[in-house]
Amino acid sequence: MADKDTKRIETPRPIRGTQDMLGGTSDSLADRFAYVVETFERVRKLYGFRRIEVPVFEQTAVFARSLGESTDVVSKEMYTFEDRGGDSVTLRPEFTAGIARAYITEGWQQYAPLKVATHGPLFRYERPQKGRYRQFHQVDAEIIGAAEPLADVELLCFADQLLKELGINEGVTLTLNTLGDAQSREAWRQALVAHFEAHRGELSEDSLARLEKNPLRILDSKDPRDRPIADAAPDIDAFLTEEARQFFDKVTAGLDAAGVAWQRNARLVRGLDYYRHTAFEFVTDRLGAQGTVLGGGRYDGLIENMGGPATPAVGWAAGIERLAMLVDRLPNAPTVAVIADKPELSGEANTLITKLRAEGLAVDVAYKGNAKRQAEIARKAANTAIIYVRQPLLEADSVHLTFVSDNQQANNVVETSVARVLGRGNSDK
RNA sequence: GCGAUCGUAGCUCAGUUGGUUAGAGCGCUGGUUUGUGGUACCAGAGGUCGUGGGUUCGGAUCCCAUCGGUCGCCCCA
Repeated sequence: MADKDTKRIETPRPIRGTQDMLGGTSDSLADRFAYVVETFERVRKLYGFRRIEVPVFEQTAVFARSLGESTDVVSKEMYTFEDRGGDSVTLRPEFTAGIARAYITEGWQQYAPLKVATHGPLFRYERPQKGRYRQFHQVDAEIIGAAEPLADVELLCFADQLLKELGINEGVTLTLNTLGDAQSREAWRQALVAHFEAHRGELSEDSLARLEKNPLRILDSKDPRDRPIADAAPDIDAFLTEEARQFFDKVTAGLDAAGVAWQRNARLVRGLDYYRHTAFEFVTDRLGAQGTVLGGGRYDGLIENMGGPATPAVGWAAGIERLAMLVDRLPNAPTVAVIADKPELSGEANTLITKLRAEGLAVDVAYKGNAKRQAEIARKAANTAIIYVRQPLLEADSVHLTFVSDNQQANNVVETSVARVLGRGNSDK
């Protein structure tokens, strides 16, 4: 008795927080994802942002330095490891630090003010939840070497237009705040600490910890116990220097002139010290706890922190997955299935398929099954139309074109393409 | 790191006072019938009921642990 010792081969599981995406269905994330990137690339050119590519991993120091004293983030949230040479390297958790490094080491200062854009994967060691993954993807735009509020305005117009062109501007609002210059910010910070110290007893445990590590973060606490104290905290407005106030006024005036809707959110803050002036987030309530769709701000202190010359800069990034989740109508190009009525006609069908594709029409082709079966499948695959090849192409009545969709526009595209390929009068539809 | 919730066929899911060989739809494989073109019919394959313990005569079902998914907290560059 042959004992079938079926050794069970265990397939490795995907790593937590990574995802596999399959395109081709009407609601597939892969197709939405591609649509977001295509739209970003198109709009980015309208604003004159240069395409750049930067490495997916860097020396750990690149990110450790940019993140500064955020020790929790550095020690617990980054994918850091030693390479075979013993150097500490880190998978990029953000774009900005790597771009700032490149700006310095590649001598891009000569192009200042420099407008750049990129997109790609980023890595953070976090518990996954809705719209949060360990490998995730962002589109990113930065303006480096421009201290003018007009740079902030153009950057925000870019973001606003991107969301509009993606068709997701409804239900997404731009929230805006200023963190002032270094002087304003420090004065505000001290006032906040004083305020929170005075209400120590009413704060949540989490916020008591924040009071030590990152007091600004109490402002956007979700704990209902913190809200009354956070809401009663002083705004930055009273602490703004004249210059900082004017800067913010110019940004908001620029947005108004461009017709970009915005809302002041005096509770919007950034944890890192190099952020100055403008801070903004496009937020929605359609993504559960992950409300931020696109966020950014001015980071005039960063490049100097990394050993470069004092360089003003402003930028934003947006999660492609989150944008993709919000997209609900994908433009779909028409496709046509070509079916040979009889096996002998498959050569003729192939000739036609090649010509149609050369003409720019997407063609779906089945490898097996009889004509009837292929027709069933072609319909289920949501093709715009089906072309039956009935006779050799040179004969009259050689093909029969029938429409599956009721999308008149798509049907017209197909009809003209087919007519062009066959020559007029050859389609008897 | 913490909490809630879920885990049955390739996919979406049924399946409770614990009781014979665990089901459906879709998909897949094969066949029949059609045959100028949208919903046909028949059959078949496919399941360690996440995994490991425990209670019981008996566990997909109850208990514990563990792994994994989802959502939330923390964090959010």
